[in-house]
Amino acid sequence: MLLAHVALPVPMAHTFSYEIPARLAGRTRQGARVLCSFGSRRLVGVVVTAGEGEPPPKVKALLDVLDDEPALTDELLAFLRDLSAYYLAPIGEVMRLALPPIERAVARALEDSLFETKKGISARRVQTVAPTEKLEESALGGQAGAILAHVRAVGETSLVDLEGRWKSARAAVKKLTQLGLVTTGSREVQADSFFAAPAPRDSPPELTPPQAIAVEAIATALAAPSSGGTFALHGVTGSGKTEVYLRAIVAARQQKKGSIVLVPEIALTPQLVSRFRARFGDDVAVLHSGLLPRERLVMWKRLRAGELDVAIGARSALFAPVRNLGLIVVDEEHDPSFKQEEGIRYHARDMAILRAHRAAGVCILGSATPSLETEHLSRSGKATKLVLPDRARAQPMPAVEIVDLRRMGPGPTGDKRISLPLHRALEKTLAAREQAILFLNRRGFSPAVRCEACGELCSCPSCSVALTFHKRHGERLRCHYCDFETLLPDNCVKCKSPALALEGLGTEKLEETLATAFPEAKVARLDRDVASGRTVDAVLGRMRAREIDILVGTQMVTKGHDLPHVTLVGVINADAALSLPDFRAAERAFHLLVQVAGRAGRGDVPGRVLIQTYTPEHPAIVHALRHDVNAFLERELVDRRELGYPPFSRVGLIRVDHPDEATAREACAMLANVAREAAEAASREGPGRVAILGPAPAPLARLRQRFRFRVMLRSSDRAMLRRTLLAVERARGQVERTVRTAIDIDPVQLL
DNA sequence: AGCACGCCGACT
DNA sequence: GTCGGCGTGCTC
Repeated sequence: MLLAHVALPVPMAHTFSYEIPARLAGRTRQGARVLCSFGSRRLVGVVVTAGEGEPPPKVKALLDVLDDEPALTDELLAFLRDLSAYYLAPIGEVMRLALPPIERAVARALEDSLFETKKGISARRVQTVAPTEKLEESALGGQAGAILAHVRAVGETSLVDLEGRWKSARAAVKKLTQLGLVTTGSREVQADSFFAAPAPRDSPPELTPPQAIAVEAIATALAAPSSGGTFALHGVTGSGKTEVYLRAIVAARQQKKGSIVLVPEIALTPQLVSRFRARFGDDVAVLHSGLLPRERLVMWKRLRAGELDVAIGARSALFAPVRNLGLIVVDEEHDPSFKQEEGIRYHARDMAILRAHRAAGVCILGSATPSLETEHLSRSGKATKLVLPDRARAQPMPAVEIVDLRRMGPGPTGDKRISLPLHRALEKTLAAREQAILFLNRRGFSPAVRCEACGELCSCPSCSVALTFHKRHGERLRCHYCDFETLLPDNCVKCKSPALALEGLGTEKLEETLATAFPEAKVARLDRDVASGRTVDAVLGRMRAREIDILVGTQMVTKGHDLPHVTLVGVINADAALSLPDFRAAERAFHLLVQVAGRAGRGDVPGRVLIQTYTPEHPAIVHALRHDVNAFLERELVDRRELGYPPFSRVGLIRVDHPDEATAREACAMLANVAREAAEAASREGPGRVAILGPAPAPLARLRQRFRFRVMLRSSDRAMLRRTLLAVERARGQVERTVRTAIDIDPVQLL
């Protein structure tokens, strides 16, 4: 019988076999999308293989074939199969990552079975929900309460988004509207700003000698008969990495090959895009989250047809259907946003290496502060290091100073975290009519509320993490992990004592303290509580217009664009980033310090950076102080190797050994997500000890005992865990579980 | 993941 | 009497 093995978008590891009816025999090819009857549903799947074979006991026939030319090329199909095998992710869901939004005609043919796409394609306006200043009279339970907390946390959001998160969001929003707690409205889906203005063409600048060497090496690799290779491009901001990317794309074109450029989420700015458009005109597909399904489909089709040969986008652009793929660039490869943490978990940097490798293409990993993984690739000979040492535009490095909080007392505010040196530096900056940025990685007023009588911390009932006190919006305690919210209680929940103390310093309090201490200065705050999405640019705009003297903020302040009048950058507490429960804490802190330091001083005005810390001897601080990236990498690699952390660890999984291989495979596939979470946490806390963060269903308690470890869960994983538990339970006595040290991915294994 | 089937509680 | 909650099992 002629059979098609089809990957369907269901969370199951295997493909499903369908009979190919004679009328579809010619068009049913590998990579083509097909319409299948599946249970009572109709689904669109992808043909993974097709051919003569033994039919399974139950076979249905394919209903239709959607493509004359297969939607997925052999190259993309093979890559997706590799990705699925590597991450133990269901093949059908992986395929879906690379499929275009379904055309209107097809959607109609599918009737109401694909409501998602119908909804998406017709949405020109979206309904929005925004919080009001009004406070509820009594605590709201259930979905209404959760939705209210969410809307307050993220600001104006779309109803569609809320419906995706909560089943009866529409009803709850109606109720909240009646109570006056939220308002609803609608807005145009934002138009594509990237192509609003025509970009003036530029002419390629002269290359610096190091740039020329880098371009030469990449072009040679692209042109070689058995081409390919991975390059680690190491260069500070302003050293001209982008010019190397542009030349590499040109070199790929000369070989009739297409390119993909991956950038971190926040880096996909009009400035960056116009840089590419200036060189290549409008022959560039910009894939971003603001694209309507219709526009996304147009981009997808033009790439698939070979009309466009360059795709730029965040993480998901990795799956762009670029023809004859020859080059993948990962810019700012150390950025954590390349790691997809929800749904199908993958690391776009690692997968970029894999896809380029399998396509016999070139992968460029660019960064000023390379990840340990990339550095390890270079050192083990699996990537070629290219260094751009010169700053194309010579800028003086800012003077970085340490404020040792063990020795330095508080300034006039009396708050230890605004030390005397920092206070004086702020005074000086203000006197010179310059601007300051203060970085503090904790939003809210106080990160913890403690009972002074019994020592109990107010913590989240479902996440057991400390609740943060927010002063604005009515003195509330909020969980920064799950958005749980409650009013500040009058008494300790445990001992009923009224002696509750606000501990620690958040951006909200810092802003307030500074506003009092410097009444003549304009102090503003930039964090997720005051700025959602587009409003970040508004705050940065006010900063550029010098309407703000001191800007206090979280991570967000490190990512902004040019702020030429900032001459002082203060890091309030470098130890906060260093003590995060994450084996990458030192690495992230180092990136952060180098990045934030880069904010100070531009052009002729020398900048000044003050880093406040209790651990001035920490390598991340010492090396950030000297701008010495290589020394930091060297040191951190040694530590990682000793501890067996990535990039030296092997991929580990919760292994299920079972005499029946199919059962074992199924259990493994189901465990994959949990394994990944457990793995990360295990690497932080040591094998076998993983924290529970998140509401735990009753079966979890049993799982904990049986596996002798605890699992960190996000709500979406709970259903899967329940199933897993069942599968394990069923095979009780025959299943042997081994929990190896299960950690991150080692990209070295891919090559 | 959906979706059907099925079995128990509070409403017209 | 039935509407609707979610537990259980299945999908070529």
